[in-house]
Amino acid sequence: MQRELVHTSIMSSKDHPTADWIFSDVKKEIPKISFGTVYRNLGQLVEKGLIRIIQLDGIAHYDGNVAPHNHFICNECNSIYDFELDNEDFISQVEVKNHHHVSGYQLMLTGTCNKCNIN
Amino acid sequence: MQRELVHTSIMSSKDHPTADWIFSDVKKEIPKISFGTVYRNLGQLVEKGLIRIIQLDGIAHYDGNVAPHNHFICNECNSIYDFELDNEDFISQVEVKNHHHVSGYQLMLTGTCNKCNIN
DNA sequence: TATTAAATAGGAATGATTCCTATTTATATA
DNA sequence: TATATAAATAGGAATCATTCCTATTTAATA
Ligand SMILES: [Mn+2]
Ligand SMILES: [Mn+2]
Ligand SMILES: [Zn+2]
Ligand SMILES: [Zn+2]
Repeated sequence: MQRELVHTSIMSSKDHPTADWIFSDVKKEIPKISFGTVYRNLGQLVEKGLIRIIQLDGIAHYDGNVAPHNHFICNECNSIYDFELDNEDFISQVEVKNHHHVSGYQLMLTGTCNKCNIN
Repeated sequence: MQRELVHTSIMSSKDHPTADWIFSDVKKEIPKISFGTVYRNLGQLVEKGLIRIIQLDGIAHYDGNVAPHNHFICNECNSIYDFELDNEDFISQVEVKNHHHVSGYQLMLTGTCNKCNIN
């Protein structure tokens, strides 16, 4: 069952890896794994809610942290950082003002990360 | 200069169109326009800051509204709605707590839009 | 008008992702 | 255990949005 390995690969990376990265990583353990298998298992893990997918510039990154949280992308090193917000009252703002029903959200901040702005 | 037409197509659509939609739309005026031309001009318009690009599920949508605003995507009809927030204090929250420098953000809410939830 | 630069059409190339299929492996059942 | 059934897999072909390339056309400039 290589789905386990795909899953643990994501969990251990702690870094929102791409399918390509995961493929290379799992390949170390199982040299004859194929891309088809990686993508199929990624899809199943997403379905089961064990991981979530983050589209970024048209390529998919995977996140083992399924708890609601947000992402900060550094313009310089392209790292993806997690962060959380104290309040999520912007949701109720939108529900009240626009009359949409909000079931989820994705907030992506960009800028310069704390590693890169030590100039 | 077909860049004008590509631009006005986006502006008139008011609906965050894809490259494919824009291609079809401009084709009505200039039947022999090519995809290469559409993409090249879209890239130039983005560079000039006249439009902005919104990646959604791996395909690019274009937005003629370059003023900072956010997007709500309906899970049912897949429409993309604009909305604005009163305060953007979540930016300072992140700057204070995570010590990143924020230069931009993209908030995407999903749910059921006010058209679709009239049940 | 002659030169140079920008724009274009058309299609090939790319790259991530999905799809397909024959084969292998696990699971259930008699 | 032997057999039937279902799930998983490798490998590669197909897809599809986007980018790249090139010869040709059009605009701008001296
Ligand atoms: Mn994350
Ligand atoms: Mn918009
Ligand atoms: Zn950085
Ligand atoms: Zn809707």
